[in-house]
Amino acid sequence: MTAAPLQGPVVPGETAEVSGLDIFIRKLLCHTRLPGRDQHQLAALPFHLRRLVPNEYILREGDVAIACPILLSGFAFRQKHVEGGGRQIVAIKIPGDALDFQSLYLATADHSIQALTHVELAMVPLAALEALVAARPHVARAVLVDILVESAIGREWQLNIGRRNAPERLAHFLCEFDYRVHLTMRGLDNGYDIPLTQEQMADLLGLTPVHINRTLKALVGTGALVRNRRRLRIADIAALRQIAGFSERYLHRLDAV
Amino acid sequence: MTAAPLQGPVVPGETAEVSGLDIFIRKLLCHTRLPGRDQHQLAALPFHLRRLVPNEYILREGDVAIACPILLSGFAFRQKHVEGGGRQIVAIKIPGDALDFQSLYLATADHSIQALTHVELAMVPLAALEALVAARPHVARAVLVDILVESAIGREWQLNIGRRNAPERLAHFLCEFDYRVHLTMRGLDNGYDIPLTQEQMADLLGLTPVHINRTLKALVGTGALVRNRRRLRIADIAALRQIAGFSERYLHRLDAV
DNA sequence: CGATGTGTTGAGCAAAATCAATGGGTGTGG
DNA sequence: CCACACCCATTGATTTTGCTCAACACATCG
Repeated sequence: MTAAPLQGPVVPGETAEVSGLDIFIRKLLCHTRLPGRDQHQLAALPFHLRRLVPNEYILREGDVAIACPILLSGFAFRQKHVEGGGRQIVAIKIPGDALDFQSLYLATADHSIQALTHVELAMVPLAALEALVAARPHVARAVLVDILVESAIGREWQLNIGRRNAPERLAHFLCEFDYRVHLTMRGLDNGYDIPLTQEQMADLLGLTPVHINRTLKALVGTGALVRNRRRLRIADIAALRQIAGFSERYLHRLDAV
Repeated sequence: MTAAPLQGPVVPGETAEVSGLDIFIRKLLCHTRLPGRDQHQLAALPFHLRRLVPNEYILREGDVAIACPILLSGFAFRQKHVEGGGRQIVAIKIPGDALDFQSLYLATADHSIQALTHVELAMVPLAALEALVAARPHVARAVLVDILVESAIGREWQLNIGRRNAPERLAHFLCEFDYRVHLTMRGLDNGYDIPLTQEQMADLLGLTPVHINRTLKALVGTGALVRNRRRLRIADIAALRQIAGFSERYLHRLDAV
């Protein structure tokens, strides 16, 4: 039950006490207003901590879950496979994200979830979460909104993969990642490294690693990105948004109160 | 308040009385078990009928909805645009589908919904639906499961667009369409025409109309599809599934009771 | 210090896009 | 009823984007 590693100043407005699930609550508050009482109840959810190394499975297609994993630190992703061995990363998850609300309502998983980096998970027993959702309509709504926002992101990815060329596609993904990361994570003022290998970006964007490599080089050439060693950073988010035609509307952030 | 045009024998097991919303309830029952009482309450939802011609908008990006449209007959789709004018169809909706549960929980639409064919909609006032969802946990769950299944379909489309080549992609879409259509629609024993133009299929699959045309020709060559005049039909669903590597797991159909 | 995973680069290739022209149906209005 | 317009489908020629294959470099880590 140790605390999440990324604690920072609490969000403005009414907030829960700091707890291990603090970042999770902060994430929910980006999309939903939650009375303080509901926040406290969320913060009081029981969980046990689980640490995983990169590529470890959090859930496998066909599994029946008994706990809802919440990402306290590190990154994770959802993926699906085709017969021929190809895979598609269909979502990327960021600290504060719940990884599997779906198992509250559907019997088996239709995709796998894996750790992208080293990861800390709060494993919340499904029964506890179910009870809270049943008792607290605002919490139920927060869960639903979270599910809907993830859906909206998925639709944007469909557009991205289906209709944008490689540089736009990559730029768009990075814009979204940057936006979402800044929603919940603290201590990013000195920048941060994109935690994906080129192969992972390829599987995420429907491209090949070789082509990602060349596209990255082109984006570095425009000054939108910088690389040193194997580290990749966003250098000019405005330029990147320009290239991508990025608009954050689909992320449904709640207007600041 | 006329009845839906596609009534057939009621589903086995406990079912609601036949009503205008019958097909909608049948659809929900494909994914969720619903006590008879809840079915009756759903059937009793107020609505008014709306008829649209092809390409008419049902909802525009940025709109604030006041009613939840339910598709009684005909087909509709969700779409998103990129700057350059390209569009991506991100979902196709089939008779019985609710078109906009999202507006129950999110302020504005992040995509548009349009009629694909001539369409009959049951417009259910949001307030009535909200009241029912609040009063009946089973109905709330049915709505949630419906949202989750649509999400799962979206993920499969990401995989489809990102990782399959043109023939597989087209075949996969047709398999899914066929599967879903048979879930709720009746009177399909003599086959049916795919209600999409080649341009629409292109916008759905991230391809160009010209390439769809050539890919269709190839699939007709294998015998999986047949065309006469401008009509397109599935001739050999098994062959099509084979080509696509189709598995219906992601559609989360409830096991027959 | 070697093994492994990741990134880099080049050459050639394939899938799909683009450009452009044509034709057939359908619906409408004269 | 015919002429016209429009939408959709079709086809060919050409170009482009991104893929494949292959080799090599560089870090990191045991």
